[in-house]
Amino acid sequence: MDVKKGPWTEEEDSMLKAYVNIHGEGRWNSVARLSGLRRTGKSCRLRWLNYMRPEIKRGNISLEEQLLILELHSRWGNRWSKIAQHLPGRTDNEIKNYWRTRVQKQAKQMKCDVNSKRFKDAMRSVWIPRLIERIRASCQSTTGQPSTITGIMTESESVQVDPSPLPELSVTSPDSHVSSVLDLTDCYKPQSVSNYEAAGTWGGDDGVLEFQETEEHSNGWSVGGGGESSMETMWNEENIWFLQQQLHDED
DNA sequence: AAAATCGTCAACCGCATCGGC
DNA sequence: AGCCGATGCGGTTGACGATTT
Repeated sequence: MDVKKGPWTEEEDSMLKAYVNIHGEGRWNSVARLSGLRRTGKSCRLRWLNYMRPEIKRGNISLEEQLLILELHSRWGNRWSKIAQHLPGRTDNEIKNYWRTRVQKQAKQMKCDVNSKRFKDAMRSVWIPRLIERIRASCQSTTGQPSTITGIMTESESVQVDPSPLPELSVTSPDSHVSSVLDLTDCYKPQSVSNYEAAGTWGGDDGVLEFQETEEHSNGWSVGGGGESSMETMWNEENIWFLQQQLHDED
């Protein structure tokens, strides 16, 4: 039998759905053989798991989910299916694609490897704290109450989102539709992480960290927007420590 | 307006693992 | 113990729409 490849048609989807509704998941080679689909068992399984399961969420990976992905990846590496188990409705494929298209892109733009210490440092000291901050901001804006970020522990040197004890790690937000992807390189210039940590500011329409290189500080970064204002927060070790304390107090 | 480039994501492939025989 | 088919996993590819030149 010639096997069909490529994108699934609506007709194939409905055939697969009808078969699984009657016979249940599993025995994918039988599905392929008996449903009338000219697909391999593998292809049927993949289509069902990544696309047709009723609980599947699609698109708009929320800030909370981004935070989880970053942290779980730092703990487990490319164990996509394991990471996906902690993100209900998300597939390993979707998480893997998120990592490749968003996170690896950042590393590439920073001209370093995604597994390098430099990138991990930047992620820990900038990206994750900023995610936490934005989650907190979105919670407060919708509820007027401080957000509750459970399961987040702190460590001495840096902001560290610790998912233990899993699977309780969750960031409770009443509204997780906010899903714009944070861009590490919006504010990162490939000098050094320490420069970055020392001189970042909140600014821009989206609260994007902004950095500007100045002639006077050619080996560092000055406060963006022409100077520091009371609304701008220096994103340095002190603030990271402050955020740690805040989060710790909320536990 | 057309071509080139980029970003996203569904789907495929190869390998590993598991369980039945 | 070894074989074999089924399933799971992670890496990679390619189509396609969006954006830039």
